[in-house]
Amino acid sequence: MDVGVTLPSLKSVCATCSMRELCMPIGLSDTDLAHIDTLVGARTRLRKGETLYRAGDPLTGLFAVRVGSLKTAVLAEDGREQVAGFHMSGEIVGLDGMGTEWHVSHAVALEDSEVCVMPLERLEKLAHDMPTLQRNLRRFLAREIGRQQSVMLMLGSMRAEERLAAFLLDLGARYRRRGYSGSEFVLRMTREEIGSYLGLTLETVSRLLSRFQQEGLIRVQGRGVTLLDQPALRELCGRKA
Amino acid sequence: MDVGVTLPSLKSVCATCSMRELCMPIGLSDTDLAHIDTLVGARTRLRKGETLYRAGDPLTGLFAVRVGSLKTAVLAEDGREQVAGFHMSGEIVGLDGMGTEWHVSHAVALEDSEVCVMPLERLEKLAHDMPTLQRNLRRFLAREIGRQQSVMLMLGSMRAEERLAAFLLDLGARYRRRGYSGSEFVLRMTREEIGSYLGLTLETVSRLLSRFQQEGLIRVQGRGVTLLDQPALRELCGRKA
DNA sequence: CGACTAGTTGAGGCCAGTCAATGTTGGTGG
DNA sequence: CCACCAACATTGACTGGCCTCAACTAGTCG
Repeated sequence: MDVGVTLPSLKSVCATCSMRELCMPIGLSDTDLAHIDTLVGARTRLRKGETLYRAGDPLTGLFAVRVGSLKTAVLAEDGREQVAGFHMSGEIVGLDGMGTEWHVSHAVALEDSEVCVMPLERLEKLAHDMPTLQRNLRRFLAREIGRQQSVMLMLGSMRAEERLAAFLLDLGARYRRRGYSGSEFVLRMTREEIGSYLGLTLETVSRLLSRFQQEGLIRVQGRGVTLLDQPALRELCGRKA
Repeated sequence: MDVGVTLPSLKSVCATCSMRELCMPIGLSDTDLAHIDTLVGARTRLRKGETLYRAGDPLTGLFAVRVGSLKTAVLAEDGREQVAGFHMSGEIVGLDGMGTEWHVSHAVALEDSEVCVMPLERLEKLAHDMPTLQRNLRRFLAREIGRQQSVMLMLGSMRAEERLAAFLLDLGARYRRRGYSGSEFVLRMTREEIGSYLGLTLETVSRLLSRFQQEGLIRVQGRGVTLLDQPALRELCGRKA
């Protein structure tokens, strides 16, 4: 990848970043973009398995995923981990801490990844003079709320096969939005993490993937997945009345 | 209640509102409060069962619950309803729409209630000149994220009895924060709504309430609930490793 | 009082969890 | 390059928790 180490390229990171429209969906003028660039403090690389922040850490800023993917998860008191979300390039992580000044979840890289760090104090200052950024910020928070609401819907009222179908379709849609194939992709997470996210056990996830394959809905080869019959998958997770 | 119809009292609604610290947790100066008052457009009364907004409605503003309580819920395509939250006095509803300009959930009064309306355009204008409000606004969104994350944890990894215990304790804590008893209160919602929120059926909720009573953890009399043994309830929903 | 909604309780079945054995993959070091 | 190991994944047998269906009761409101 073009992971710039040269200073010149760093100077206009955002303006040339292919993930720009995802990070900052509302149109920014060129001068705005120049300002945004001053926001991004540094880019951090994470190796697979490395932790970006932990629950309890003070919130120092937000992070934009530039390359790779992360999971965020919360811990119950007894140590059980519940995956709260998977985050790919162009998405913002760290929002969970903005209510309390500390993070309530932790974020771990699922593969070698790179994130842009946006320190909080710069964010606040910049947001004050820049209504557009302000609006974007709120939009992120609100979008996160919407996302979580659909997860709650899923966990609360869907059966296992419906959840998995919805999960696969969602992943596909997100890859498509990034210019990748929406029907053929590689799972970056383990069966256990998928299960945790969906409120299922890893065995159930594995069994269902096998069954979906047998039924001709998908093809699975380890972590590689091909969605063969998306209408049927949609049918599966949609109406059942 | 002192539901003011006189204009003078309306002029300084927020300054005297007992729910102030809940609505606006970050200290506001007196002049700030005066400004906030200009924010609150009107107070609306809702009879039990009345709808405050529906999914698809354009987002016109936020609502602060002043008296009573509401539920918010989302609809699946097939018409199933999933309760997303219960909201009591001092809480803000309507945040769900801020990502998209339209509401994604609907809000219904569980009892006769009263909400303060905060029109969006005033909110935006005021927030621009008032960093404190700005921060409060973000804080609400972020707090909502945190709340939903714990619901996800609950739905994803707790068993039925754990969920119900957590639910009862949460309700108690919220009543206590409002100056009511935290161990003796009235459920404002039906068993079915509780079940929908917890991802259970109404029968399971009913059975569990009976069982909790048999075990001496609570006392139930229709919608009246007394928490008799909170430590045990906490034990129930906490560690099980 | 009848009609309706909300709630309780029971019987039975199924979906998904648990436990366990085996297979597969990828990384590491000799 | 291969052997080895650990983590990840698959599959089967069994169990049990929760859902479904159903009957019955308790309030509530015209």
